Amino acid sequence: MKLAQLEMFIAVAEELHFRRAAERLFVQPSAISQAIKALETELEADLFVRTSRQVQLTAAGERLLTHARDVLARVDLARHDIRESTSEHGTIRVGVFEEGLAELQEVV
Amino acid sequence: MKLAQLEMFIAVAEELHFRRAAERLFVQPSAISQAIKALETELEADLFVRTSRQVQLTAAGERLLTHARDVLARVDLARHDIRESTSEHGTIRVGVFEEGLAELQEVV
DNA sequence: AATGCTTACGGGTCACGTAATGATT
DNA sequence: AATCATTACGTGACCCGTAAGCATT
Repeated sequence: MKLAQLEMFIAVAEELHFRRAAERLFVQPSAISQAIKALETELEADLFVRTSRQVQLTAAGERLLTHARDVLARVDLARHDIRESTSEHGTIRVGVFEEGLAELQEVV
Repeated sequence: MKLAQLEMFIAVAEELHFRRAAERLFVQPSAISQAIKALETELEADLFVRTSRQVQLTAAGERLLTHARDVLARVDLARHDIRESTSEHGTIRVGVFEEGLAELQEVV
């Protein structure tokens, strides 16, 4: 499992459309398809059911969506927290960390 | 930022030693060194101070350590949760998810 | 000299783009 | 025919191992 794969997964899960997900991430649909397939293979679980003209999440997919958003949000949180710890603004703020956590409470 | 990099970072942060971290992950020290360097470059922050015969975490490194453990723990949580959602054991358990969260409370 | 981290460099793997294929409307 | 996802295939990028370099004790 890789962060890039989770990012692609979220895009598809939100668009429910491979092509639009691809456009959103500025890659080709094949890249999305391959990434999702790799995820499904690794997790040994189907994440989407591709029917004719319709893409929808499976139960496993819905669970992963929650976790994937959680993981990426925390990665962002890490980035901001690091940036803050290295920026010498004189004042010591811990804001970003707590603000970020507030949005994550729903997951927990 | 990649999950593999975070894994390596945690190993070094816990061992405070590149060679031992490398052994722990069954790779060569150079791979660790390169990965950490890439992380530091991307985050624009030093994560370790390498003095003679001593490796120690910077303030940014300490922050990242917390976040990195958090992220990887939640990735594991996702894996277990998915596995559970696809396993037809008749009974519907939600155990793994909550058990996993219990250990993460400290972070929040 | 020995230990430890880093850098140079080469090779194998992997991710993505292009193009073709299959499926549905 | 058009749209959409997938598959086949080739190429460029990336990761890691080997080996050399540099610093410290």
